[in-house]
Amino acid sequence: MHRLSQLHVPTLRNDPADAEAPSHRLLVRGGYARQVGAGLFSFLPLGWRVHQKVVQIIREEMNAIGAQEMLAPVLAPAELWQQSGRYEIPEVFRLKDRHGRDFVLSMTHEETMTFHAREIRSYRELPQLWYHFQVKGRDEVRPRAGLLRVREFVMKDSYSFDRDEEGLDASYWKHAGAYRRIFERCGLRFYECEGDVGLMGGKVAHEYLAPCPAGENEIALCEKGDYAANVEAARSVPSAPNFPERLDAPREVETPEIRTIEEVAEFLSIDPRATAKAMPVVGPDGTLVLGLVRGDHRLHELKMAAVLGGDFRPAHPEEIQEAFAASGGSLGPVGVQLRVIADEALREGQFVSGANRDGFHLLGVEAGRDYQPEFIDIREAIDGDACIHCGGRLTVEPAIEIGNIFKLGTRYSEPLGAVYLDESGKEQSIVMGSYGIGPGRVLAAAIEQNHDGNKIVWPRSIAPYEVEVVALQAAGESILATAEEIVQKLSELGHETLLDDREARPGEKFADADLIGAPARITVGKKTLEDGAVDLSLLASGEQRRVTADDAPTVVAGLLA
RNA sequence: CGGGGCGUGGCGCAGCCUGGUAGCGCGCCUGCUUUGGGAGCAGGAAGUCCCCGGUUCGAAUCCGGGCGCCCCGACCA
Repeated sequence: MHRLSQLHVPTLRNDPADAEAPSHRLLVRGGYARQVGAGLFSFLPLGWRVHQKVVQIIREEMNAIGAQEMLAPVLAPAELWQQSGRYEIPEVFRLKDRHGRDFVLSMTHEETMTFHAREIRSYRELPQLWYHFQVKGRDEVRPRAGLLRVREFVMKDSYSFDRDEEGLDASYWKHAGAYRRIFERCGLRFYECEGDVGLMGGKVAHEYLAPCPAGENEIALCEKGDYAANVEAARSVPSAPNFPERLDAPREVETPEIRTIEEVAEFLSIDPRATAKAMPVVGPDGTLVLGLVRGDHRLHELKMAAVLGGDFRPAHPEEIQEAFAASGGSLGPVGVQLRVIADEALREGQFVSGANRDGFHLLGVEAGRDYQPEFIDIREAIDGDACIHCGGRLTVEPAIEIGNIFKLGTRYSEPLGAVYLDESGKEQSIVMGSYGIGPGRVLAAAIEQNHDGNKIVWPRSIAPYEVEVVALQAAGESILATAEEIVQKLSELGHETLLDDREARPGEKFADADLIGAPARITVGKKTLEDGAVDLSLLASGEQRRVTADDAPTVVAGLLA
């Protein structure tokens, strides 16, 4: 019997000073987790119970698609990472042993799993699907928001090994199905989005994003529910501007001390969407390029970098002055001798832009007529855009990435030499996929999505306990005895139940019960026990009910069924 | 890496400007009284004031350097 009086559940009356995200605050206050250093957390017993529940759900669904659980070490010889070419990634923790040999604290396990895949000899042994739950280390630039971005965390990572693309495709979509079931079972609101392949290398990727205010990704969602994408990859139709009257040629107007789009729009009484924003940048080859997006849009850095063939930076004021003979707030595309990359949204219509003369703007600037740009999609999707499928309104919400799936192809098998012999005896590289889930993020996202002030409302599937029995006046023997009986019966009925048998005041017990967040609560106290009754409450619905102490276990079991 | 904030019993904070032997609330321990949403009284334990150096008769307080943590930005499996 789990008695709160004997468990290490250090709840706090106050919010910790260093926590802002709700999940961080509540995990610390509720005695689930403690911070050991920046981005380093211990799961205390209560938190580990939740973590293990998430892990078990993942395990069941992975096994259901035929994956085999194993365990690879956290440390890896640097050599493996040098072979794959990932040794130089800045996020990699590197270390040496006493002999001076170099090691890596694995941030994922592609290298190590591919190392094992080298023992595969024949097409007859394929496909294979391996996974483990293992600690990952990442030297993050900036850990933040409690468990949402940490430097060390447990990940379920699985790796598929197939003969060819077709096999990979099958393994990939098996994972997608398993992932949907996992996150549904964990009670999360989530979206499966096309993702960026990033540092992992590879071709196709989906990421699973759970909307929550503390998230660090942004997700574009269609109100009709038929489109969801990371803004990094989102496609959308911009809203239509209200254009002013058409002009036969650009007209210069004086705009003293007017720099920002908001100021321009207000000063000229025009729709901000009918303005163009000039963003001079310096590309990877050192040349100055003018990016041009609509006034209400934002330049998409990844898209722009793709166009320019590498990282770029905003031009310095001196560079701007030299190229435009004007300063930052007064720039435009007309008459400049630079490569001009204009967003697709500027193709049709006449826009207000800077005049390349401080204090002046141009009305009625028209692409094709007044300047000759390259049209490329270089903007971010924003709130109010329209869905490319149905035209429905898109909103942009913050979200946290809780899992992802990647088609790696031969990104790792080739450099590491994981090959098999096909039917004709020919050597082929194994075709791989990798698939990750962070149980800690799942747990944190569940809180982010299901909390209420000082309460955690756990989805039933991952709550640390299903039922908490609160024994008020625990010193009273009959009360405690009744509570223990109820706990005993609930356990026999197969429900994990926590007994609060501490000698504490009722207020404290209720407050802690709110933090522990068991879906069902039974309060045993003098007031009702005189009538042989106890109070039941369900956290999610707020439903309250008074039943006899004898009936309580079966009634609760019925409600939980 | 840039900007901002913070570091004082377990937790939350005051004290610092204007140097003088460390304080409040909560928690903790003991006793009594209490007990349906964080009790009352009495007694008690507990602090290298982040670290190092300097100034000074004297430093939590002033000066220099360092470290740590949080937030924003940059960056990002």
